Order: sequence, then structure tokens, then C-alpha cells
Amino acid sequence: MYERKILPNLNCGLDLIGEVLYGKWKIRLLWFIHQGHQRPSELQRKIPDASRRVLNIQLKELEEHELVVRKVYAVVPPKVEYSLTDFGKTLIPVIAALGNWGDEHEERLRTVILKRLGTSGELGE
Amino acid sequence: MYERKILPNLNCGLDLIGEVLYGKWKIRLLWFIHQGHQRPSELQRKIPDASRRVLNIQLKELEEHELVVRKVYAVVPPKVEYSLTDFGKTLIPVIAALGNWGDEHEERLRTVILKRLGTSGELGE
DNA sequence: TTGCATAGGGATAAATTTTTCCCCTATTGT
DNA sequence: ACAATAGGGGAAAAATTTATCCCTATGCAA
Repeated sequence: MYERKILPNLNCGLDLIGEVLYGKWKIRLLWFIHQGHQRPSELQRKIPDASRRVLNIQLKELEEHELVVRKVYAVVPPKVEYSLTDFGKTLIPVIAALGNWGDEHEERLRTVILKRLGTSGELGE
Repeated sequence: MYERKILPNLNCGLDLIGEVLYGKWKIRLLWFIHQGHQRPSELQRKIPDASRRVLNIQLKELEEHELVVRKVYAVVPPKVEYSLTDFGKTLIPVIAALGNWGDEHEERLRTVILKRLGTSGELGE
């Protein structure tokens, strides 16, 4: 695993939440798990742009941060289910707030983001 | 400027907000500007762990995303002031929600984060 | 005249994150 | 035997983000 060389700041609430949510796919993972998509393969289908590898890595981090639990069933073929911990559940309203803001300002956001990318055409599949 | 090779997804609200907030210091910049610290040098003092360079870059991105405006005063020594746009202001409650969650769970977060870092000692001054 | 503060840019290096590629487990079905 | 399924992991490459270093310019103070 990668060993950080620059230690993070943990001074305020924003630093702290950043530390557990900062990761390209983490918020989406939490959201989809919240919605009931609990198995790795389901999550991978829900987030096809992420490689299987990163999802595993980020799920493990979420688990280490106690936001999700990983339940392994002793069956074949293997079956694994992730679910939110009570702690993780407290994050749902916050994530919802993020998503709502994005939805409410969708049009404008799309415009400014595309303008900055200097693209006018086809994006994200 | 760096040219993205992988285009971002802009499918849902979470993608969209991620696109404008994803950057190590952006949320803090918005927050401090909201609190009235509008000049670059002030912001740099508030966020001493970020290099001057990145702050400039991220401020410019925030500006391009229309979350802040940059006002330049034609004086010497140069004076610049950033402030939130109306659009940027709509983001404040969301950022507050993030910060509050972090504050509310400070102790637990510190614990799980430090455990994962495998550190037990001194961190971020 | 040198040094400081203010604001910012370019080039390059370093750090970090994400992707790619390939491999392993075990069982059931063909 | 071999593929398919389901869940992972290591190594290395690629992508991306941050940090470092050095430079410009002006007016003021020591």
C-alpha cells in the first residue's frame, strides 16, 4: 500500500471529513450502498468508469474508516455484501445535500464545467 | 495548463459538484472567503500548508466555475480581493453541513484516521 | 541601495491517485 | 479439461494534483 509522505492536517471538521471522503469514487460508493447495491459486482456495474481495483481499494478504506462493513458469506462462488454502519448512515444526509446542490444547479454547472474544459462536444459516455 | 486525458462524468448531481469542489484546498478557500478573508495573502496565511501556487491555481478554477469573483484594484502594491458570487453563496450551507459533520464526529474520525495511517504520534502541526 | 510586501507566472519535480495487466481461489456446468 | 462466476491482490504504468524554485514589477521603509 502507498505510504504517505505528507501527513494530512486534521485541524477542523472539514479536514476530517475530507480525509474519509476524498477519493474519486467514495461518495458514490456510499450512495449506492445506501441505495441497496451491496455487492461488489453490483457496485462495479453501477460505476463502470471506475476500475474494479480502485473500487476494492476505496471500499477497504471506507471499511477501515468504519463507514461500511464488509460481510463475507462462506459460499461458493464467494459472496460479499457491504452495508453502511450506523456511523456511515450519519453521512447520508450530507451526501444528499451535495447531490441536491448539484442537481439544483445542474444546467449552470454543466455550462461552466464544459467551458473550462474547453470542450463543447461529447463527454462522459 | 494540464490537459485532461480522461474526461469526467457529468451524469448526476454528485458528479457535477465533485467537478467544482474536488481539489485539496477549494472548500477551505470558499469557506475562508465566506468568512471575509478575501485577499490572496490573507488566504495564504490562513492555509499555510498549501503552497502559494496551488492556491492561485485553485482560486482561478473557482473563478472559472463562477463560484468566486476576483476584483483587481489598480494600486501599488497590487491588491486583489476575492468574493463569493451569488452562485458560490448557495454552496455555503452545503460546506457548513460537511464541516458540521466533521466537527460532530471529531473524536471518532481522528481515531479511525490515525489508526489507518498507522501513526500514533504527532500529525499536522 | 537593499529588503520587504503584494500578486502572479513558468518550468520542473515530487507526491498521490487511478488504471491496466495479469494472477489466484474454488465450484459448477459443459 | 476448460470456461464462467465471484471476489481479490501485486506490480507497474499512466494520469493527475501539489509542491518547489526562480522571476517579474512597484513603491515604501531602513
